[in-house]
Amino acid sequence: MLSKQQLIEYSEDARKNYVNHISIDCVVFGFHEGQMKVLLLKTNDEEKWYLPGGFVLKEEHIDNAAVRILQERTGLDKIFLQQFRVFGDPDRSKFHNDMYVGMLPKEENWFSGRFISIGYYALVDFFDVTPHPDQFSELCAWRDLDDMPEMQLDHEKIYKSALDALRLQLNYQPIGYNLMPREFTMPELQKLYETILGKKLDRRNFQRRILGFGILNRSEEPRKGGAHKAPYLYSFDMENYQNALTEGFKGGW
Amino acid sequence: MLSKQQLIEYSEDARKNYVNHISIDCVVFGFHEGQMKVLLLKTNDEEKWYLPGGFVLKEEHIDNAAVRILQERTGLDKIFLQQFRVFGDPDRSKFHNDMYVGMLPKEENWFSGRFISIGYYALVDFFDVTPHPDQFSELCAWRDLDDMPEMQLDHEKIYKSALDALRLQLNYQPIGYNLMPREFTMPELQKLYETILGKKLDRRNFQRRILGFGILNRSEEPRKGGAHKAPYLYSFDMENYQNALTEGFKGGW
DNA sequence: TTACAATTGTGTACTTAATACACTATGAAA
DNA sequence: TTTCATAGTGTATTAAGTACACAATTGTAA
Repeated sequence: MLSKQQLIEYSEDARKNYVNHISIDCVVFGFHEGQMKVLLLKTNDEEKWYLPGGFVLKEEHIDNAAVRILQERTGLDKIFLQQFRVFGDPDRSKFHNDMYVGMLPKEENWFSGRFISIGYYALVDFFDVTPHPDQFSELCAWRDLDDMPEMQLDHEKIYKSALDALRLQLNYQPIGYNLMPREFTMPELQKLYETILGKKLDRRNFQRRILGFGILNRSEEPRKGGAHKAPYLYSFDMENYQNALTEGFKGGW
Repeated sequence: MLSKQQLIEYSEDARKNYVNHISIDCVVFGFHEGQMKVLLLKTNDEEKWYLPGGFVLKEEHIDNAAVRILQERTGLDKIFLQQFRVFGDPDRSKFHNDMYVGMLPKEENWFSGRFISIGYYALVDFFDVTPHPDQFSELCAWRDLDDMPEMQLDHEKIYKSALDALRLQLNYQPIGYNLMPREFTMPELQKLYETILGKKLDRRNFQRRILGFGILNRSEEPRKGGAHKAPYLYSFDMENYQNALTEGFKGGW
């Protein structure tokens, strides 16, 4: 939470630089040790967590705003981002209103107004991310998707909606390049799909289907040193992957 | 185009009532005589057409804003609406800037600022619509999807994006209830799918597939009086239709 | 060193969905 | 009554999805 002085400074600065009434919220998905993770922030004085977010500069494309915001939180400079929905309930910013009400007159307080938030989800490589807290938070950290904490505002609704969008995307686009390391095994990729979908898949059928997409290359050398039978290593065939991204998988109609 | 006096009044009013920097653009699809149609507006002094749109009241949910805007243009009060994407290029409102620049000082001119537009598409029954021009237009009319005129701003991009979203929806949700009359023949419904998709489908396979969804009821009586063999009439089974809307069709994964 | 547990790799039969394609039926108009 | 346009229906083939079982490898514990 900001002090009065900080709020004054932040508000002045924001009014000068950002488009009013618009915010951006990002759901950053990462994958590590067989677990789907989401990047969250937390202040010390509040129990609840919130999604990385921010505002749009006056002359900035909204997509670039999302990239900029995530660069600040993750240190990454190439980020796979997808706009998925707008959250425009007039009451959704009540939290900030309550928190900072009285500290400053309404006209001077950036947070007093209504914000319509554009939701983006991002898929990132867990190991490439260095979480950086923002000005309001002391903590920026990964949380397991199946052990999410209580969230501020409507952020629970937002990340659930992002997950729905991601699940839908799984049906007509390849996924994984942005979430997996360069080389990975088939069971690891399967685990990614399973955590996104929240259900188990059959190993044999998964392998046939994913190979059928033609977006994987199998390396000659299996991964050694594991405790069990050495699995093959795969990597994405970027040409086919990119092609599948634009073309989509199954026609449907 | 507004006169200076009108611009002054409009700007004052808008500033008082609407959320700044946010607009809504709607792509209204209708279906008539085997043609997919889009509802468009045009001023007399401009050659280019534009999409029905408007702004969000200060305490209004964005979805309700879209409904309100479309009620004004179509007279309908139940409208199937779907948010599909946000258009946030900082240059996208240049048109209005140019048009009204100099008429009023920037701070007083509602249209001088940047607008981030939320795109909705609507599916409506052609016969239920009574097109009403808005304050800026003299004409509100249906245009054939395959004979669209030149559009203002980025509105061509917007309706194309809406069509993409609609095509995608075809793959996992039923479509037609909002576009077809209560009773219709199988060839008519097929024509709807064909115009949305922009390609021909096989009659026999179409029928099998659509019946397989279990959302149609066939009436006993065929339609009489046509010039050829009397076709059966179908209507949507609303219980199954609603169910399919929420459940979706094919799992994919 | 050998048996065991955990994990990986692979194949086959069955069912369901998608595609391709052709004939019969009806009703109006010539 | 013949012809033309349109509607209704079925079947064979191919592709995709699902269900399921056994053999191979590697480290660990007996």
